[in-house]
Amino acid sequence: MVDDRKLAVLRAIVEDYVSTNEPVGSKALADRHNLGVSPATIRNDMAVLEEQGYIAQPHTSAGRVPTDKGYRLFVDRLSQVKPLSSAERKAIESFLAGAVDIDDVVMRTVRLLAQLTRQVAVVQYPMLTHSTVRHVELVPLSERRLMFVLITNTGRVEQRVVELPDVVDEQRVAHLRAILNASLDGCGLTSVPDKIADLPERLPTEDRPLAATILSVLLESLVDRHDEKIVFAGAANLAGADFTVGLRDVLEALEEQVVLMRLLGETSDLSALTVRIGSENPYTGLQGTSIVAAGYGSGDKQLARLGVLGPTRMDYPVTMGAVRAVARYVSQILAAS
Amino acid sequence: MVDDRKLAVLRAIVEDYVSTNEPVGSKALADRHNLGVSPATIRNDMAVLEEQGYIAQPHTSAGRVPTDKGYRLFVDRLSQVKPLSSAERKAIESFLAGAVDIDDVVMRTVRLLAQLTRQVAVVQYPMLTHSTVRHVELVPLSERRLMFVLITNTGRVEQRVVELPDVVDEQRVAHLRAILNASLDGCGLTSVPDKIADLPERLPTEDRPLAATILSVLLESLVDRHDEKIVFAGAANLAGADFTVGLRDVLEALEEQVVLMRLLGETSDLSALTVRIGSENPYTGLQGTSIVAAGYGSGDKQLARLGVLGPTRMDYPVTMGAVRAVARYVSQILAAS
DNA sequence: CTTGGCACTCGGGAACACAGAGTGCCAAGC
DNA sequence: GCTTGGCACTCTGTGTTCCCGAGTGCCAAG
Repeated sequence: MVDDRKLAVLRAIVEDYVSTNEPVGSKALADRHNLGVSPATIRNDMAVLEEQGYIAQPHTSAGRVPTDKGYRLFVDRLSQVKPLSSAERKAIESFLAGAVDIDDVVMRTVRLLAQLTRQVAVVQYPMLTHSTVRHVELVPLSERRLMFVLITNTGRVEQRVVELPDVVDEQRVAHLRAILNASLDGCGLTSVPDKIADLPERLPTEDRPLAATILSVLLESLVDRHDEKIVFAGAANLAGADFTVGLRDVLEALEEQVVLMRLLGETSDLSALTVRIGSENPYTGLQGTSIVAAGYGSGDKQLARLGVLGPTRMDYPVTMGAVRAVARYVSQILAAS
Repeated sequence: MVDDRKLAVLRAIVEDYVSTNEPVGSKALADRHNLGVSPATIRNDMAVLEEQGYIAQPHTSAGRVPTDKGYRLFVDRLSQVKPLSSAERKAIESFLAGAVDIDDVVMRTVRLLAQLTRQVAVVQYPMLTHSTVRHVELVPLSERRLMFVLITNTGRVEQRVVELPDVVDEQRVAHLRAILNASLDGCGLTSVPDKIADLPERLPTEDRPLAATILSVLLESLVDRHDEKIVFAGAANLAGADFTVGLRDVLEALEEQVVLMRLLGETSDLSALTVRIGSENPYTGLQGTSIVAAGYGSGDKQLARLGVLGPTRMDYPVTMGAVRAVARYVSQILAAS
């Protein structure tokens, strides 16, 4: 029982509400959009839409406001992603092109996205999972401590300080470094554990304690960082918007890495452009917010995800366009480097 | 003409106002603190304090509120830093002790400080200026690109990707790496430019273009990072407080590295525990906030600063105690590693 | 210098009225 | 059967008024 005109009405309601932030009434709708019907007809349609749960009125005798379900229908069937202007594209491209390393890429991306969408931007660091080992470095810091540095082909650098069981000399370290590099170079991070499983056995007995210590740190750092680093920017953009739920809760959620992580999507398909609307979100404290996220990564390998978080009442077509575009450009940049 | 009792009155006003967030009147003062005088006397004192600019009334016939000048006097002469409880000390110690690397130390510190003070915490990364070169690594990424990694004795790792003018082979890279390490190892970062100034001349002609490229990147990265990285946490704590000025401005300032940088203090004495109150702050948008900051660093070398930002109406003794304590513990941790 | 008394001043909250926007329903028209 | 104009009704938000109470400044007495 949802015919085309009712859908058009819903679309109009969403658009008007997003742009005015006020409940929209039948008369205003008839005026602003040329639906070709009278306010009375629209009222009838709205009554039906309300009954079906797509819209609601804050109180009797006020205009209608889209519900989460209404936004969902809008996003799924009534809107199309709005591409960016060419000026915006150029700006993105040149802004991202200046990045000097992976940290810089992520930093620039998150700022760019925040500025572009005027929302809070969230960017996950490229996953190590799909990376390969480029180089392993062991740097003696003192007699019994050394720094372990792992460099991946995605430009990521992992570092750990290792406390050694014994005093070791430079040569042993050099030897182990050579062996590690020989056996791990080019190896995918996920297969590192297998590769090094039997490594101690192939070493002279006196090197084994050292190797075991270092390898255990290596493994640990791989596991630890499996839940990946995430950064956000643009919190100031939250200040304007008024949430149904407290601003405090939103800010708190943003500082919880693990929450952010799940927000970006536990989807199996990393590359999808996903939208999570209001109550679809599992976290209380984020009920009034929506998340638009997309995967990025070089070529066919999706490395991680990025997106924005904003009030449920957001301009979905534009936001989705911006997120998708930024994801693509970041992918390009990463592919080129 | 500011005798002891007037100071006592000012102190009482600050304390009451901080704890109640309401303008404090003469009667309430006489009740809550036993100043040994009547409300009328207090009124006289308050009139004087107001005339001298230490307190103000939001409107006629309301209680008094400390001015920035009043807070300043309070901080300078009327309060003493409140030490933490031993439980808190223990919590700090064990929380910081678990850090695995420098990033982790900074991250834990900033979160700890935010939680402890219920304000926004700001921590500057240890400065490279006082660090020395521990190791330089050159990792070939492809034929014409290599990654340059600089490891310092403070555990900081700087990385840059370098585009090379020509295809270079592994041996040349190895050679240059050896030379770089030989001449830079243990050298203070500030003296790196001098050390490498004449390096190309001491190389065979064919290595010079490569060396020049890499060295220029090295220099660049030293300069670039001179304005140091800063992180913050606890933005959620801002949500409760109401600023005279918009929350938005504060959040915006927090995301500007360079602003944060200057907030922590351009003081020549890195180690000082400094307080900047309201309008003493050069930035519009941060008029309603105060900053309490302290230096930290191992031993006699102060490496950087950390602190918290909160509403002008904050509990200075407690906040100062927390900041000072955290600074000390971080210094300890860094000295030990 | 301190103190009690006293008149004065505002801000904030409660009570109230009212305009305006929007709705639901109904009966007439295409 | 859908659409439309008319109409009574229901709210919220806003503006007004009024009043209470906290707090002050001043003054004269101790």
